[in-house]
Amino acid sequence: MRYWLMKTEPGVFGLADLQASPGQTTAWEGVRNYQARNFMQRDMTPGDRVLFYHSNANPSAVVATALVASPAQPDLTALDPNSPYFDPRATPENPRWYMVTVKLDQVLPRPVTLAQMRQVPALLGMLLLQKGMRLSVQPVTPEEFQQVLALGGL
DNA sequence: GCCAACGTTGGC
DNA sequence: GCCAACGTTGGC
Repeated sequence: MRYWLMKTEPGVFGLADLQASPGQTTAWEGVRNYQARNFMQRDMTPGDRVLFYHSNANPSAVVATALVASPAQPDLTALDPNSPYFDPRATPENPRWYMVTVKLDQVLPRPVTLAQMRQVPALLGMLLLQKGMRLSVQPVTPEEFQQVLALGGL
């Protein structure tokens, strides 16, 4: 089993939206970065655990955990001209972009903010905390995952 | 709203 | 294949 962190902007799709989704499950559509796509397509397996992170938020924070609920499938929003995630280079034969499905696991009793994580020596190696890091799907170590949970009251 | 850092595009 | 220009991300 692997551990991940997935970013989302609460103004676009936040924890409240995930909670309101059928089965508290959502397709992680709209990722248009190759590295993030490759993590989902190659490395994610159902059952993997996810830190659900609010970016561009006040404050930015890990707010919940989630589970990978399905293997990667083509992200068909890339084929839809009316979608904000439309990519004219995607075709049914080569859909180009992939997504997994994510299911809410536990809401953290206390959100773990970015500022808070920066103060924890054991977390300084997290990709999230590296300068210029904008990858929206990124691996975390089991130790980092556990540490964030502890900070969040789980 | 600003802007640093990054990824992608496209001219050459 | 280089690299300048551009668009995006995301913290502050």
